[in-house]
Amino acid sequence: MALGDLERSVMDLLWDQPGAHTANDVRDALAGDLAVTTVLTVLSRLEKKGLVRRDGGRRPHRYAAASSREEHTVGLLNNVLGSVPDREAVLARFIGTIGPDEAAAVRRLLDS
Amino acid sequence: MALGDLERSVMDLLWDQPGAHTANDVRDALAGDLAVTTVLTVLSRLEKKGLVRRDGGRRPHRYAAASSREEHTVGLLNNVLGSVPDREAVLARFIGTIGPDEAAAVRRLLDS
DNA sequence: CCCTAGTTCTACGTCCTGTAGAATAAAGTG
DNA sequence: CACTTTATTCTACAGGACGTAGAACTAGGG
Repeated sequence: MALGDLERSVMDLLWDQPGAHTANDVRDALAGDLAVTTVLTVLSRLEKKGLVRRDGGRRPHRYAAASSREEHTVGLLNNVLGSVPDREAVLARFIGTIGPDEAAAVRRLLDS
Repeated sequence: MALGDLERSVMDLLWDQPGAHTANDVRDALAGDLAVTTVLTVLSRLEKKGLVRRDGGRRPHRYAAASSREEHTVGLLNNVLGSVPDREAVLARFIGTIGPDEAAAVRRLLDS
C-alpha cells in the first residue's frame, strides 16, 4: 500500500513525534495551510490502512502511528522482495550496491 | 514508480523470457484474452517509465525489458530505503526478520 | 495502388489521493 | 435546558494512474 505525499507527511510527523496527537496538532505541524477536515480525511484513510490508530475516547480524538517507521519500512521491503521469485538474487545485487561502511554495519548486525 | 497488475504481468513475462518480443507474442503469453491494443498501451506506458525498451526498426516492433528484474528490484529497495532518515535502523530491523539460512547467504555475499 | 497486419490516438470507467464544504454531533456555558 | 463553539463524519469533486479497447492512421506485400 503506497502512500500519497500528504499521507506520507502525516506519517512522518507521527513517527517523528511519537504519541497521541489531535487533528489540529497535526494540521499545525504540517507545512502549508490545510483545512482540518483535510487532515481528518487523511488520518481516516491512514487508519483504514492500518498505519494509524485512533483513540476516540475523549473528544478531540487522538491519533498515533500504529507501528514504528522501521517496522513499517521493513514491511515494505519484504513486500518488494515478495514480488520476485528469487529473493536472494535481489539481495545479492543489493549488497553489491551498498558502500563498505554500510556493509560493515550489516556484518555487525548479523553477528549480534 | 509502482506498477499496476497488468504492467506487472507484462514485466514478469519480459523478465522471464528475455529478448525481444512483439506485442502479439506478449498478448499470447499473457493469461486472459486481451486486445493487442491493450498490450501495446501497456508496453508504451512501461517504455515511458523506462522499464521497457522498444526496437521500432522492423515492422512488428520488438519490446524487451530495459533492465533485469534484480536491478529493477534493487532500485525499488533503495527507493524505499531512501524514504527514511535512518537507513541503518531499517536494515537492522530487516536483518532481524530474515531466517538463519538467509543470514548465512548474506554473510557469504558480503565476503565475496 | 490496395489489402492487411501493425501502430498510434483517443476515450472511458474505476480507483486513489488531495482537498474541503456541509451536515451532524458533542461539549461547555449561562 | 438553550445556545454557542468545537470537533467529527459525510459527501463531493478534480486530477492522475491503470485496465481496457475501438477508431484512425501507417507501412509493407502483392
